Amino acid sequence: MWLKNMNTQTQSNRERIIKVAYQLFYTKGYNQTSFADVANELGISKGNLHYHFPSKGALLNTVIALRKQQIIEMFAQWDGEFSDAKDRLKRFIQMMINNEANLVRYGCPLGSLNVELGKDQRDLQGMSREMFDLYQHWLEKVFTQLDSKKSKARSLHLLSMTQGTAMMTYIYSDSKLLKDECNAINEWIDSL
Amino acid sequence: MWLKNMNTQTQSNRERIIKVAYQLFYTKGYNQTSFADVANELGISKGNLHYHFPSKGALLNTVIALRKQQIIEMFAQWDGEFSDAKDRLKRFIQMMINNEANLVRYGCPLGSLNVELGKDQRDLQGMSREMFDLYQHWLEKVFTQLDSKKSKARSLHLLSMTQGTAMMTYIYSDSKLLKDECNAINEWIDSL
DNA sequence: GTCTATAAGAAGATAGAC
DNA sequence: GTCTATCTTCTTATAGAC
Repeated sequence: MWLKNMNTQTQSNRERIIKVAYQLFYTKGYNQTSFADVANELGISKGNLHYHFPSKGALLNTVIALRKQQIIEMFAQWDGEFSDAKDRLKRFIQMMINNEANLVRYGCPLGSLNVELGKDQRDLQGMSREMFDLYQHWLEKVFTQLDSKKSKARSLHLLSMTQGTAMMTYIYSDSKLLKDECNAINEWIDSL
Repeated sequence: MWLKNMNTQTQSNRERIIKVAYQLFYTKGYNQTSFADVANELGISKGNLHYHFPSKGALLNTVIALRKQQIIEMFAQWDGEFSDAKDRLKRFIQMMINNEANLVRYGCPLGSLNVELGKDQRDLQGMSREMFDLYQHWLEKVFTQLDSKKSKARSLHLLSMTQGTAMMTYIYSDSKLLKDECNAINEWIDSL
């Protein structure tokens, strides 16, 4: 654990770049974020940025890899906290509620990135869809605890509902809509 | 009717520009579409484009105005074809099925544009959200035929479901998912 | 590892000829 | 109305000094 930063008291510039890029890609969008934006935010030079990441695509790749790792760790923690399938599913919905402020202002970080990249950069979209796959597979696994035959269809249905909820919350900047839709989703989970 | 093109045998360049921009903003995204893209597609010069539309924002404005007009005409036609509330709602869902190929390849034209512009161009997002408002108001009016108290909440819920469906259909390029989710939405409409 | 300088190209937009 | 030419700024990326 402490091995990570053994040689430095604080984060390395490389780590800082990834974190700032992660944030800016989410809040401004990937195409609307330039190397200059990232460099200015950190107070470093663009040349330095190119030393750590030869291209913008390489930076996105690294950002997504970090995000995937965080998602995997999140599921591991949830699985440790809850064993009941419905409790696990509701923990997923609770994540949306907890993330209200960001959803209202910036939308779903997975969905918006995927839409942006899918338009004319299919290669990059493939990378971003892998984050979606992590959610889909975890949900399918959890739904299998309830009914293995319906698990895949239900996982896609739940993702569809959460994506729609995130989209509407974002478009209308409406946190009440978020809560109402999350309540409806939780009732659906209870009804299974 | 024929007055529109009284002086020309075919479309004017201005009309052609709007149509091509409409298409490219949808398929490539607004930020990823340049004046050069539009001009090349039509075989005209960039200077010509700037004669008709002084700025890119002005072009987007005109494209959205056209789109809003088409949406209004679509609702008028549906209202003429169906008087029953549930028939009208199902016509809305049928539109998604009819548009399968585009949804699979490019996603929802309203949702994706709104997400893109909302990231850091809130002024432009306002224009694009007006298209959403047209749908929301029409749906609320139709739901009022069933139950005036629940009409607004139901209109938002239906939009949420359709946005989620469009998003998942797009991300996984999955037309079967589109049909399954549309069937589920139609069942929900029947249950009201 | 980090900087400055610079290339090479694309973008939105303007000026002026036809 | 349409064109070519040009301007300015931004963007990704490279080269070379420290």
